[in-house]
Amino acid sequence: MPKQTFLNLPKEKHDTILNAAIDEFAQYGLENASTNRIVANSGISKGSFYQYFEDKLDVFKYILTVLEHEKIVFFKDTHPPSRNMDTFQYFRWMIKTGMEFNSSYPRLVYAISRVLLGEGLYYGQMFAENRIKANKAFEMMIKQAIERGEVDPSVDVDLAVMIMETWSNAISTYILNEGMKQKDIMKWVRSAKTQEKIDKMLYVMEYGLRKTESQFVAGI
Amino acid sequence: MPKQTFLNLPKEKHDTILNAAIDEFAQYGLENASTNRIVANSGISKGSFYQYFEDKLDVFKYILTVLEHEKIVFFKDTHPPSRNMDTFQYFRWMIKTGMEFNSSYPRLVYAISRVLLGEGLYYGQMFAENRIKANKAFEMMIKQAIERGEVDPSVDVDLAVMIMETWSNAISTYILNEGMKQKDIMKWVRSAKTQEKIDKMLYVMEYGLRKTESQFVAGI
DNA sequence: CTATAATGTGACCAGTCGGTCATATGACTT
DNA sequence: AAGTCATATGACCGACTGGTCACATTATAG
Repeated sequence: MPKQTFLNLPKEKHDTILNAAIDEFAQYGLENASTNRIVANSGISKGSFYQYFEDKLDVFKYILTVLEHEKIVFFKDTHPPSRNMDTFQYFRWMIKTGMEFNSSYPRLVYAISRVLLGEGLYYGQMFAENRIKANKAFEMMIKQAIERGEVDPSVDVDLAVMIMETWSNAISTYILNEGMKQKDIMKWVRSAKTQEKIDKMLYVMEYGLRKTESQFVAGI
Repeated sequence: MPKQTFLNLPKEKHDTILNAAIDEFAQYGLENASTNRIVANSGISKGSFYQYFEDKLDVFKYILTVLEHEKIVFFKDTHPPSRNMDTFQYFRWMIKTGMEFNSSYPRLVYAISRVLLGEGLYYGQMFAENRIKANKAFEMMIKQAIERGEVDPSVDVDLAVMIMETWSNAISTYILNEGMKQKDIMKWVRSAKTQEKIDKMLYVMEYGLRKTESQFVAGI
């Protein structure tokens, strides 16, 4: 956390420094953010910076708490439209309120995302080619599936492609994160438990989370 | 692309260098990867490195093509179990073959993911706290929803939480990437088109991609 | 007005970075 | 043996890094 010295600063100076830091993180991420540049852009000296903060990680952590605080305030001020919503309606409200929040603080949110999502955001163009290729394949699959009557035609193609990509990435990331912890990743991937997990994920992609009439009937 | 000099190298040396680079990217990502360390760890001189490659981006691009090449070979050698699969079965096969591939080349895949997913992988612990808090909320929502008979009880709670998190992140990322391109992000977020897009995403989360009997009946 | 404490400053440190280049090596040709 | 040419080397460069510290400035108190 920042030292008291920083918190005592007049609001204007406080904000100038914080904004310079936010811009720096947004542009360079955490590791490559330069304290020298932050200092230069906020018009304070190097020494002051280290009087205010432990180091740049300290600054970033502070920015995180600012975000968290703003978010809590924002959600507290925004009441759900109705008291009697089911879970899906409530989730939808949460998502949409989150969107409103994000677009109210785009720079702040972007800076933090830049750190979390990392260089990928920047070098994204490099892989755009591969992504486009993969998505072309998905597109063909979906079109064919709609023709065959397998996929709900009210879902448009672009959206379906995005969904397949999302699932594909989510599963890859899951496998990577969990798998790297295992001694024998190959054995783990092939284990009944892991396979079952994947099956369930894909099942939800197919049929969704909601309990429907047909599930009662079919007894799935 | 690497210069011919590099491609002429005896396989052993070629692999040593590439492995050192893969390890470096896996540990430090793209921007913070150090050519000095790669050179030291692969036992070649600084000069040689620049005789082999333009720069470190060149190395990374080469590693990408290696991955792509290996993947193509892997998929070509793995035939689908059956010719008559529907789209969902085929997608499932693709995902599982992809998993097999990833666990066959974990270091290679991890290094590339480290670059794409970025520092977040490393500093992940910092945000673990926030994530856990958010997921606790999701967990309660899901449990309640199952009690109410809104969510399919055959989907277990952990999985449902992961799914909500995935959707939540996917939508945030989408809004962030698309939204930052707009002049007036607030206006864009509130536009009917954007809202409809989100509605459709959440609809699919609820009901899945597959066309079901009930959809025919309900005429959705 | 003086003394004390708090805050602000930037030259400076040791270290790392990506990248260059004059020189050395060694295999192959004449 | 002499000459040629691709390859290999590491000292060296300027730029930048995060971080320190002796000193300057300002605010507060007696």
